[in-house]
Amino acid sequence: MGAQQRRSGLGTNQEAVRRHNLGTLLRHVHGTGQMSRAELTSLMGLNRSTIAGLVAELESLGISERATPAGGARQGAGRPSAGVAIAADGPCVIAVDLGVDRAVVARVGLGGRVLQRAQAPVPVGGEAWQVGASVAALIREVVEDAPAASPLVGIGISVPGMVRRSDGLIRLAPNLEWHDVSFGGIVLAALGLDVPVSLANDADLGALAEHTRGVGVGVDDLIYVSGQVGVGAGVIMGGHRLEGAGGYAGEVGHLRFDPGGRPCHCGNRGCWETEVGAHAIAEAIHCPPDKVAQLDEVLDGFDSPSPELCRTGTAIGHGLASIVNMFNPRLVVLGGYFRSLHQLVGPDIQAGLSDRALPAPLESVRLTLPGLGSDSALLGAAEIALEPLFVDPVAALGAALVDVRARLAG
Amino acid sequence: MGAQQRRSGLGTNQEAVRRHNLGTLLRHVHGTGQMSRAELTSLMGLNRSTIAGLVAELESLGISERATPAGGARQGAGRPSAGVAIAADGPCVIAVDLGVDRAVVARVGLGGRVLQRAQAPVPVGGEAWQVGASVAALIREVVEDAPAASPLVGIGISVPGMVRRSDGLIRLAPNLEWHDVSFGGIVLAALGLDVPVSLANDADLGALAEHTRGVGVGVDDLIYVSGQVGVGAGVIMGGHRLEGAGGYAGEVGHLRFDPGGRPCHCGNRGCWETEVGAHAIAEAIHCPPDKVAQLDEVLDGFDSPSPELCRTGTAIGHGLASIVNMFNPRLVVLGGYFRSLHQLVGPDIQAGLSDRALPAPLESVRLTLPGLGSDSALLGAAEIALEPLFVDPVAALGAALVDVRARLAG
DNA sequence: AAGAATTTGTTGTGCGGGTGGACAGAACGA
DNA sequence: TCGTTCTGTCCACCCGCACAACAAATTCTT
Repeated sequence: MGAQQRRSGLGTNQEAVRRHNLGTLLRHVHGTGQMSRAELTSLMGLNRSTIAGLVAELESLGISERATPAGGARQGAGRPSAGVAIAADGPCVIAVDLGVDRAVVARVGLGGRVLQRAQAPVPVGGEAWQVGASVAALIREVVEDAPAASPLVGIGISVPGMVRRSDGLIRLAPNLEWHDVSFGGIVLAALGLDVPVSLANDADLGALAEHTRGVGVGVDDLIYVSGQVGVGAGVIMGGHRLEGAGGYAGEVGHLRFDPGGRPCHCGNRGCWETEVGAHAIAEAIHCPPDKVAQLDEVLDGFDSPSPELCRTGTAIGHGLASIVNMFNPRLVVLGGYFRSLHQLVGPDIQAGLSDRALPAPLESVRLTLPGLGSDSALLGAAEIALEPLFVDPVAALGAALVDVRARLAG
Repeated sequence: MGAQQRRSGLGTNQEAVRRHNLGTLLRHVHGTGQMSRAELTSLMGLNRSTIAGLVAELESLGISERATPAGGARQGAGRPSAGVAIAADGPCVIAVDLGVDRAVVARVGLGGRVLQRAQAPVPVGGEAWQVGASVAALIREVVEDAPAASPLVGIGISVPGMVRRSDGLIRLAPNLEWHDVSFGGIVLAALGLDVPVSLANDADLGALAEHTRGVGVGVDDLIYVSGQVGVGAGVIMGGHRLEGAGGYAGEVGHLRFDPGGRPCHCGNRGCWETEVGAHAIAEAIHCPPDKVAQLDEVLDGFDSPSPELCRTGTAIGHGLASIVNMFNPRLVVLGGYFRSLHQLVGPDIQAGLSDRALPAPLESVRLTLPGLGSDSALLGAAEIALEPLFVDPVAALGAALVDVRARLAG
């Protein structure tokens, strides 16, 4: 019975049961990287023997391996429970975090372990195929030392823009100046491979990663607000990603903020982004326009907030109030350059929020920094690429690519 | 494998499979009121024999009964499929739509059939126990002719205010002037019964009802924007209700709209509600303040829009643009007095929306009137009360109350 | 009008998968 | 050292769905 997926009105046959249980078990192990069989039985509410059978299948698939029980976790008498750990040569994915000025690529295994990483600057105003080639080069670099036994399940790409859910088309990435780019196809073509590629918005993936292994573990209603150059948000409600009809949910940057405000590139006036976006902040702190993409580093150079920045903090808080009223999250995670801003004007942000949010949603919400630092989007990209494994481990592994290094070399 | 519920990381055993399949089958029949076994097999992807077994169980529970196949639906050769219809004496619920000036109570069966209904005015500024007594009287009226065999599964109550998800406490109902009222308990006490009671916000229930049997059938991402006295929204995303951490999600009335605008009762300035709320509109059309609760009727009396109303329509559209940007719904349903307004200034609303929303979310969204008229919230209340039947029909029926009429009389 | 074709209901059998009990193994505590 | 406690393994068992064969009820074809 299900959990993760949202099937419409399908019935369940027993083969689906097996799939689901195997996937759920793997998801649990993935969440912590290592887990005892005893914990799994109580978490999943299944019989010891059933868990044993599932674990055996996972081992025979080469996904997990038997581990000695964690030494410190002993808590009483009884036979110690054998550990279930992610196999060293287990399946892995390629995660790509496409930023406005640099791309980070990593090979990531189950459990969210970054096995290898590489990065390179992205030329300003680069064509999609150029960026695709550069990303493909990074991918080659990153799979160089991959063990031949480790199958590649897929590629996940984080994009600073709006991505269509149905096919992963990049509809609009304003800061890359891309319209309707099929970046997944471009990367695959540059690699000469055919593996599943998933693309999603960076804020959405930040939310996903923070929910899975960051500050949002166990928090089923959270929002990740990301300041890159524009402002976006990733929303998780009831433990599920909020995607919307086309996949564009979370465009908080164009919330109406001040109808008399400055014109926004979207054509309106006084969007939230015109007050708290990177360009606005850069202007407020007299930062040169060519440094806007590195706004977080510039902000980290400040040791005390200027009055302008305090006003910006308040504006952030006021905008967050609208968001909190709309979504009633338990957690708001401030990513991107909002991380740096929070260090400087955290109290102003909080005060702006407290001042404008309704009492009921306000009482349960908490403002925090990302638990994964600047890797949120990257690890979120890994998560969507790994997702098929949790839906159906056998099928996902069947579709995976073995010995990627050789294939890329040849 | 699951669908409706969102269990955390539980495993599935076969008894859960049976529960789920039985519940899902019932949900399908509930959706249309009548359905052929052949349709059920293809919809649920299960074997003919399995469906036959499930249907037999449903019949033995007294929930469904065999029906002659619908005459017109024949489409080709082959033996006609026997129908599965909701039993006449099947389980039912009490639905309560608590408005700011009147309460509507109905006995509703599966399939959304309103079997009996009654309504009464609610005194302005009435205490919760007074309103509770009046609702209890309506409930007695409505179960008067209920067949003894028909078990009462529960009571669902639609509330014009913020309802805490965990326990159904009414945190704040501004137009009833209630704070922290346990209205469910009050009604049960007045009835001297003990049945499951569910409470939820009226806009949330409007969204639910429109999704189940209104204009939103088959649309998994929709928003029901309701103008009662304040403005609220119910959100369904990915086929699931958006509730938020406390259950307060969808408070769109207090979106920041114009920071230089009029003061709002929430303490801020220029909330959307101060522009498009009932009080603002009443003022714009010079409607006497004591008629605000019947604003829809007043508006229905207009046959052409005044310039003030056109401006209001534009403001509604502008606010909807923020909502559409945030949620990316496929459908926006205009409920409450927005229904009447849409008749008058529909083009202005649409123009305001088109003018301010981002292209990507705009291209897939559609603005409509409710398919259930003013009964959306009432039928939504019935839906949440019926919900346990779809999760576990056997258990829900076991907990249901038989021969309610006799119990209420005694 | 009668037989063929088609689709569905019914029945019995088989299989997959989770359950539960019995037993053995491994640590802890007295 | 021995009892306690908890876990892993193996077994028979039950439950629920799938599948195949047959019967029933229509429509289509000739």
